[in-house]
Amino acid sequence: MTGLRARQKADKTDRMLQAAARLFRDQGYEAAHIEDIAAAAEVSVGTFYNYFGTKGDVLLACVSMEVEEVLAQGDALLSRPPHDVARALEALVGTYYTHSLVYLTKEMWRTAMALSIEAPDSPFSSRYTTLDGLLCDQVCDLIGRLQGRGMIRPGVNPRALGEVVFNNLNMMFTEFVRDDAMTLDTLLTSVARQNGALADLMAP
Amino acid sequence: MTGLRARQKADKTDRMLQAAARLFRDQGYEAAHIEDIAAAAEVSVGTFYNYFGTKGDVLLACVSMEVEEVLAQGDALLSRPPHDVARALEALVGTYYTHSLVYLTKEMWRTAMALSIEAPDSPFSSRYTTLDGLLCDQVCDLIGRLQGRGMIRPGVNPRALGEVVFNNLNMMFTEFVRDDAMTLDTLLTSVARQNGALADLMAP
DNA sequence: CAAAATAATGAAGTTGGTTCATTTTTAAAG
DNA sequence: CTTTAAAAATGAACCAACTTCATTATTTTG
Repeated sequence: MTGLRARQKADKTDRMLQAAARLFRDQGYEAAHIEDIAAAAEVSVGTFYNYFGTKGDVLLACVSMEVEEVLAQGDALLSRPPHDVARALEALVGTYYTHSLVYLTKEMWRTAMALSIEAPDSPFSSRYTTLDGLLCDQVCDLIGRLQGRGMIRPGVNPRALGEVVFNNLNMMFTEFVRDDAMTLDTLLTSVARQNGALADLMAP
Repeated sequence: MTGLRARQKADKTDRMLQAAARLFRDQGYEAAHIEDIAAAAEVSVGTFYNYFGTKGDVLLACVSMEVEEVLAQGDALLSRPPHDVARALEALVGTYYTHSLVYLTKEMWRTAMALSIEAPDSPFSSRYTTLDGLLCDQVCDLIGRLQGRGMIRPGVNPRALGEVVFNNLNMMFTEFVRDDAMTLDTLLTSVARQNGALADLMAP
């Protein structure tokens, strides 16, 4: 059985994370003050800083949760992808985009992206980069598998193409979160068109 | 002949822009205080704010100058592109990347990118988005011309492929500026590999 | 039970971008 | 040339929320 301290620690971490996620979502990142988050989690401001080094670190924790679920969903799809290149890509991309907005708002994504670009050497950024890398690997993996099933020409380099597909969907997602008026449907349609063009080229 | 005021105004704008560019480059964006920039340009802090709404706006002005030159260089290349898809893309991308670092440092790019993501509705961001759009159009244009010369299959959609190529090179540039240790050569090699894979697929 | 280690607290500090009431300069009018 | 009005320049003061850290409280250990 875990000690009292360990349990209290886990409990507090969870309370702060939940409170931060809720306040970030409801009031926006800027408007959600550390004081509010700490109060909602029933801890002091000082305690908050004993657990999270900066305000940005809680946001990263939120992003990490989200992306880890996205990765799991992607893995589930990888084992039985649709038997059509365009549809397979569409399914994976749809999974990514849809599940990226469960806990996070566009504004939270924007803030996280801005923080990760501004301070590339922070732990925040490193984690962010790692997660992006895993997503990219997953896309490459999918293309490799489709090729293994004969759905893609043998001459195609799965890694190079996977990187291109991932970078494109990543950039399109960035455009999406930058534009509050843009709907998920518009995003999906645009990327489907782009991936459709690539799928045509990759077909045997 | 222009009036006294107009000349003084243009002169001051130029001095402030040059001072900002130099200080951003030499000391970094954060360390270059408005007070320093104003002093170097021999104007008061208040005057600075009469010309530029925020510190970020001067940075945008620097970015705009840079990107406009990049666009011009790209245009020059568009009129006589190499007679090989991979080489044509490589030439355009090389132009973009090389000329993007004439006035701006990686840190300045990071800051500009972060600002444009954080506040997508600001004039800063709008301008940034417009410039990105023009670069994207240029890539699409190149692919269309290559197709017109029979160097690319007629079935290929130049717009869709152009967007993918641009988004990829944009994302790769973002990775480049995020990593201070990454050299321009490494970036060029990586993108050449990706574009090479695409070029193979697009060939007739 | 005593002593050491670990964790919680919250009031005070900090900082440089930004504002704006005032002064100065230029342009226009008579 | 004088007066009046408009435009531009000035810089001291403001500001606000993130973060720190000396102190207090709690848990663990011997």
